[in-house]
Amino acid sequence: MRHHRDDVVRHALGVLDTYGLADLTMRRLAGDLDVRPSALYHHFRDKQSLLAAVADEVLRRGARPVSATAWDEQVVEICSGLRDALLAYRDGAELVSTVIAFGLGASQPYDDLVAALAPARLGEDLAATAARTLLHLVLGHTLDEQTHLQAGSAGAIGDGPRPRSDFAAGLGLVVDGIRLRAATGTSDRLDQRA
Amino acid sequence: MRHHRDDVVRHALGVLDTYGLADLTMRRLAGDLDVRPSALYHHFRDKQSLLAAVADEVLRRGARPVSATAWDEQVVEICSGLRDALLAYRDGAELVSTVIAFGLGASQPYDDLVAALAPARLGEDLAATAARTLLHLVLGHTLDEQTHLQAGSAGAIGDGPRPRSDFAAGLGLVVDGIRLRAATGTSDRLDQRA
DNA sequence: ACCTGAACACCGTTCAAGT
DNA sequence: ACCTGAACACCGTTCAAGT
Repeated sequence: MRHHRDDVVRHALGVLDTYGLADLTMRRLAGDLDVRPSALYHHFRDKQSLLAAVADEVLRRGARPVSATAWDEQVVEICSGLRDALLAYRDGAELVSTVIAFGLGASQPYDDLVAALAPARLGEDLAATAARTLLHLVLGHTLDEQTHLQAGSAGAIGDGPRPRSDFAAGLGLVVDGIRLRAATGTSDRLDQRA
Repeated sequence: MRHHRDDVVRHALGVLDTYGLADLTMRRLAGDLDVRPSALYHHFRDKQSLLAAVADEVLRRGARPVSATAWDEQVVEICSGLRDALLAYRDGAELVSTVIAFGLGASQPYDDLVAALAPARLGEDLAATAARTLLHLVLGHTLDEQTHLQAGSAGAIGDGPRPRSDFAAGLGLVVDGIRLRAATGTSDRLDQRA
């Protein structure tokens, strides 16, 4: 049976969610599509490109319109939405982190954050720094959360059952730091406390 | 020739720095030690444990005493020191991030941060959140920096030559956010601006 | 455009046995 | 305590050739 690119991505997402990122191999995916492994290289240059496409699909499916009007509320919405998108698929955070780290795709959240931060008038450099800082927080936190949530597995050192969800608290910390530098304060409250 | 555990870790560090994390395989390391791969399993339960030991060694070698007295300056010192330690070995950030994500070892920086944050009297939960937020920032930022610094390689999307170093700026953002919640403000300045 | 067949050059891990 | 020999069950990728 013949497939095209989108079929492959859809099946890859299925394999990811069922078996995890470690078992999302070209050979297993090919088997799932009832095709020889080499056939996948007609659709993707290499495994990295395939993973980038899968990461983009995870983000696309998790995308939601931003409703808030104040820039700081928009930032919180984007970050929370990103976290939800990552948690929606097994190993979603690890996948997207990897793809971002290697610099292919998954750049939508960064662009969204830069756009949302524009009204804060931080200047180009600081806005980029703030966006990356937020991204690192969300990816790092969600990776932790997802790993220790799925696992409980190996003899992990020094991790009790992660406090419920300190996501909002950590995010509030960073947003407050940004707010202090904003030329236009759309909100004087220092909310998002734990 | 016979080795013990520390020899193996030392050689692994050499392989890491010379060939990178992707080429730090059990087989290559064994070859470097002039030993059969199976011999490594006398010293380490599996590859993850070996990587954890290597990560700990990277951190141990990069460790420096904290000189500052104010908690916020200590935090900046710890974070900067961690970044330096990660940058000292090829793929250091990726290695330590992986080991931390999987929950084995490399917990010293977290413990140091929690200890440094104690005088801020944030409460146990918020201190833990702040420490993790700082850790995510340092690991994420340094991973970006190291990847795009070493590479320039593949057809990366949307990454110009990362702005010089916005590490201090990003760190200042988070430290300010923490300072707003500190019961004991040891410093009223909002420094660390870009 | 999409796939097969066959190969190349690798992996991590186990386990009985040796010294 | 530290290692060998030999195997098991895998990997990603290339490339000529088929339809």
